[in-house]
Amino acid sequence: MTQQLDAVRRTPLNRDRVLKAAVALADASGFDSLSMRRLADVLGVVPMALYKHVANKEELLDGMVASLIGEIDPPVPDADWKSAVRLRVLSARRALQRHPWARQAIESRTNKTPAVLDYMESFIGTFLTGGFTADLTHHVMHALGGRMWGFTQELFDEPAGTTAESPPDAPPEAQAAMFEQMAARYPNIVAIATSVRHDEGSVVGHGCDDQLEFEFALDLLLDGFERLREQGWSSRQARSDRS
Amino acid sequence: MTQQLDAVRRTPLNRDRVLKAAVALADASGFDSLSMRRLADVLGVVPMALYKHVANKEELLDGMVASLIGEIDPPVPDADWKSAVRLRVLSARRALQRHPWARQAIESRTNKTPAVLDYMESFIGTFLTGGFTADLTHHVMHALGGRMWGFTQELFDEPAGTTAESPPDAPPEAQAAMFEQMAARYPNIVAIATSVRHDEGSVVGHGCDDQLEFEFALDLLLDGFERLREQGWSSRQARSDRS
DNA sequence: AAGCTAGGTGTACGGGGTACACTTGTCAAG
DNA sequence: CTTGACAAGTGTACCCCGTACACCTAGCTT
Repeated sequence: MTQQLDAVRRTPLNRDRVLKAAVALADASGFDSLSMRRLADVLGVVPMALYKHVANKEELLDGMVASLIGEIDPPVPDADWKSAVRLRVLSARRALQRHPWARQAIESRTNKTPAVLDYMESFIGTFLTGGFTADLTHHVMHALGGRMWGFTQELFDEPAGTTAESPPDAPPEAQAAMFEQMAARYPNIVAIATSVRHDEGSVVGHGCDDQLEFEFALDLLLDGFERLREQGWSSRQARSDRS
Repeated sequence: MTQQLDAVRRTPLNRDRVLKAAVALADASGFDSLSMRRLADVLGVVPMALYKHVANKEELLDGMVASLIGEIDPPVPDADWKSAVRLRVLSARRALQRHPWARQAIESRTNKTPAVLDYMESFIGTFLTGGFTADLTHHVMHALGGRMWGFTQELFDEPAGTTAESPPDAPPEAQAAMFEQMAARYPNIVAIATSVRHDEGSVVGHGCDDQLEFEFALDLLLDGFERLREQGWSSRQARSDRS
């Protein structure tokens, strides 16, 4: 019986199981509560046991990001650059939405692992074979910034009207009062917050269509890229234009 | 004499001094080594003393961000929306470059402090008075994402060719070998990395002109905004276009 | 049988944020 | 002058974290 238990508990625990457990834990409890100790607990093992499979927490996070990249669809082969990029970015975005910890993980990383480099490599390739110069591609990659990962620095994480001082579970009349205050002090913010989705009958315009926002910016950039590419943009010319 | 020392040491230590010291410490030692304990040390005080002036570390960070916002130039009064936004963003960027910790601080914050709201409020106002609909402004703000803070999710923090496995202080022939490996495995990355600034004679194209990159993306977006505004873009129309 | 090795353990260290009870210096009211 | 309230600073302690290091143990190789 002791042997049976051992057999169960001691399914070897390799690097892969560690990574999978880390992803699951982060999925369930969030990036901040992913600690080596909690992870070890989940795996029924003592914290230091993890260090036989990952060098340290940094490497664990790198591995998690790598596994995330593995979930991103490869580039579709016979598409023009624009839809290829678009599809890939939206696939990355879906992966990110499945794993809410990913944004923080990516932002915390200094990148440069092979998995990340491979992803960028193939991403860049799509532009180059799409007729972009290396020069323009360089700038384009910068402009995409985090968006190539499928996220944007979000400015409105929560429904507008929720500030540090107003918990979302306040009584309705308090919320209404809060809204008045907001409207008085931040008329512009309230104006744009309520401008969207007023068709849903919510006064405060709860949240907005993140997907639409994301695609809005993405397409704006893609269209811009296209225009530059067509007019043979180069950084040398841009530099002299500016001076 | 004891009294003199006391007089010096005991300059009251108010919230403002705490924040200033925190900013100075973060400027000097980086975001990661800003701890309540180190901060207390710097101020010649015991850690818990800080909690008489800030509720907790979160609030300290919020205060630091607020002070950062204070360094951003107010919008220039008689400019068209485009140059007003452009100038303001570039001013924000300058503030961020003075305070390297700021990006991490901002990313770690859930925002929504009055200082942040004020900043956004006035930012949005520039678009609205510039003839943008609330609808379009909403999307525009999303598209700007982190850029309104003066930073982008950077993909190339370090010179290309520096990976986790190759310290920048390796002997030259090792670096050359590394470069060959990179070029073999990541031809696209190397292509775009070396495409810029090859006029400076560096093989690896050390770094790139961050400012240029930033303005490239910013202007791409601003031009896109302008086009949409001129053609009377609305999200309703965009939604039906897509379906 | 001997010994090597991979995987798991136990203990311990230095760091972090902060709760809570405490002293101390200052100043106004009695 | 005393008193006592209050704000500012202190000391101790708790629980969390990542991880260095010495150790044990099972199983396989020689």
